[in-house]
Amino acid sequence: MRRLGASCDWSRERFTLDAGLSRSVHTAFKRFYDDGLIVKGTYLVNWSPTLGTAVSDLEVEYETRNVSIWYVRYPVLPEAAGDGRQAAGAEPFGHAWGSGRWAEGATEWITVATTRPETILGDTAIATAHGDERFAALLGRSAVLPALGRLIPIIADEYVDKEFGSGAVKITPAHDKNDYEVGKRHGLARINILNKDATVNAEGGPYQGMDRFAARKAMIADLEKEGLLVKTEPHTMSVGISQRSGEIIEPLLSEQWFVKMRPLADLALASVREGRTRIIPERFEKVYYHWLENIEDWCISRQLWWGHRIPVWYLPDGTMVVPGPDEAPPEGATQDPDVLDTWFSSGLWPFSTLGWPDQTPDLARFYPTSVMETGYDIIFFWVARMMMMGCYLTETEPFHTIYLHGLVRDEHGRKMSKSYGNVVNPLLVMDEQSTDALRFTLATSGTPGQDMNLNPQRIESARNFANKIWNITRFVISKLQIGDFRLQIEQPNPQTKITNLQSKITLADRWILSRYHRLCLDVNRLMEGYNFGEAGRQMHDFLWGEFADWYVEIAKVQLEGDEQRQQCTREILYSVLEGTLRLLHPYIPFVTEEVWQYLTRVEGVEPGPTHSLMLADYPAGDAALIDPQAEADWSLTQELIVAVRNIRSEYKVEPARWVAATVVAGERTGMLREQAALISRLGRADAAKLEFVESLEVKPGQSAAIVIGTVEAYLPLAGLIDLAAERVRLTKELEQAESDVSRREAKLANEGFVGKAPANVVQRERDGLEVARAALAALRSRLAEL
RNA sequence: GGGCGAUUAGCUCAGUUGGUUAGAGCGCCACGUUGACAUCGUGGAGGUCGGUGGUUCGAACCCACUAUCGCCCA
Repeated sequence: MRRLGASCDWSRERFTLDAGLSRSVHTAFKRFYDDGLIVKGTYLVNWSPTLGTAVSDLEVEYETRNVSIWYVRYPVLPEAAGDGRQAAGAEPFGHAWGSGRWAEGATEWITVATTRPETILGDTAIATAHGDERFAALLGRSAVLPALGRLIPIIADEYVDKEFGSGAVKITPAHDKNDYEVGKRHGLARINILNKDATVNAEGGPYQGMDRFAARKAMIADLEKEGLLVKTEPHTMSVGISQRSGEIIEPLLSEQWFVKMRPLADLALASVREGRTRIIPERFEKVYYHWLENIEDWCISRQLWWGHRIPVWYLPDGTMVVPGPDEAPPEGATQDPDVLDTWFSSGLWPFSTLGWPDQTPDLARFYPTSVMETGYDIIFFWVARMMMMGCYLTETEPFHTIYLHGLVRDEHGRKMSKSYGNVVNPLLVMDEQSTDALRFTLATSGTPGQDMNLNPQRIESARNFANKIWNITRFVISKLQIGDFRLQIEQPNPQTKITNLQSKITLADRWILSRYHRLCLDVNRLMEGYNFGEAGRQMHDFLWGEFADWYVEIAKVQLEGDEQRQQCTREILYSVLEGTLRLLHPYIPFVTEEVWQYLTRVEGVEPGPTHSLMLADYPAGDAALIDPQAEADWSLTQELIVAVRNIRSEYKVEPARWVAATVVAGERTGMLREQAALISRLGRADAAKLEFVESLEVKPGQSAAIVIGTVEAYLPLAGLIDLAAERVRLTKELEQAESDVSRREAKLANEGFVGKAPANVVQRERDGLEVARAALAALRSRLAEL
């Protein structure tokens, strides 16, 4: 963050385990506990055996894996099986498990399909689908559990899919979430067969002490030996993996602390539904709603050695005591050994960092906060939790806007990961290409909420842009003079001075000012809509494509004019650049600050501590200075210059050779003639041989022709012109002009268009047609002449 | 199974709530002069906007279906 130049108030840096924040955590826990929202209970949780802790639903990732499904048959006792054999025993048919004769004498069977044979040890029922005739005769009877001989009921439940497997499933309520629900419906016992390290416990009889996977192997071997294994099939299923350890999650019955989510989720839902908090981009609202609508209670206890200890104490007799954060726990009481999920303290972040629960001045001033900006991948982990906890504990939304950005991926869209070796280290990038380059790239490479493929070439061109800013400023500074207006930076808007030189302002000056103000307005509008990428791209295009490529070149010419023209040019160079640096500062903070300091430095005066771009106002732009006429006129001038350059290039005119040109421009003649100096210099047309006429009777013979709408120009290029090539070139242009004219004519002949399109659109088409027709006529006559 | 996103130039991406001749950077071709810049300049080539159908005077943009890739949730 520091390397990125983030303007944080670092004095407020906090860690959730700091004393103040720990007090917030304790307070929040106490509030929830007292309100009955935090409870302790025995539930099936996601257990990470090697970490030895429960994890939340969100910390489990699901992977589709190819596994096996085993079909196992269980002996079924006759109808009236209550008689004397009810007591579970390991030798239901008089033979010990492992003898190979365990089920000898059984006459009826029920086959179940399972992907986890070792959990047979914890089975307490077999379930079939309602109305499945295959099993109708067995319902209500008892099956004999392999290995242990326990009698378990055969039941019918809605959960069972009769198409799946054998149509009958074993029910292990203590080791499967669905089975847990079935067990609840039928009042089945929950037999936990595993220790916390996932080895089989005493409930597992002969398998006790084996790891869960070793027990599976042993069980399969034994089932086979006993003739109970019907078949094995390949199967694909979704397996829960612990995000932190990568091992398979074990659903395990254990005593944990939970937060009841329904009341909290409803608050967070209402905030967004009722518009008190807005999510940008809007489509993520749906994701947020769906998660909160279907949320389950949150397991907040972890069996880890670090974290906030659960603020609950037990008296020697087991009585639970939850003292407040400022109260001492009772003498002789012991604290709960578990710690809280880190997201519990993180959820309090927006206000715990400001001193909550105390009504501190910081809390009063900065809370609720404004915009929460983060990646969409932590909507559930963090954003939703901040919303829930904020709404409940502070009775207000922690922020009015949630702005979500996409994830940064590698240049081909792959997730960055160490095993791929495609991780881009931002610190290295900053070392190599500069922080400015990285920031500009990240800020302008994408659109809100969309993943971004980070292309190294793009970082390089961002670095080049920073270099360009440096060089542009170097140029502008070199043209300023001691005693110039730049010495008066205290003046809020130096640009206002330009009005004093109104009489000396040129078309190009008006053009660049108009473009600059348009840019300011656009940038502000885009930022208000959180379109930061587009805003940055527009600044880049303006500064490089318009200011540097054109106005700087124009300025070189204007600075050869009289003193007033020079002064006016300097003021525009200065004010437009200075304003653009301010616009760009959030994107390219270091170079813009450095360069701005030089640009605005007062000779002989030590800059004060407030002389910083960071503290300068952000330009708002002034719609009154937008000048459409100047933009249109300059655009034509520019087109003419580009056309001249194009002809030079096509005819391979040596760069050092200045060409003659006759511009025939009708009513635009006066305007263009005023631009003669610029057209001459930028098009490398000999000023002495550059003429502007309204019309021309006899067109020059050995010359290349330019046609831009109603304006024509002729470049006599004696010795270079190849009439055949010129015909080919103009024919190509003629074809384009013809299609342009016919396209516009067709449009205007369409009654639907003329009748229904907005007037300005129709007018634009009419104007365009007029210009296109003029161009077409000019091209035709030129071709006829040739 | 439910939901979301993407598909536009060789590559990476824009396209501001339907009105252009669809843009940028990089790459490519040609040429480089001028005291800001070769991390550069000038000119150029390159796209039937994944497909089909529809709405509309008008569709890259709206609707339906569809293909491919990716993500989230179950």
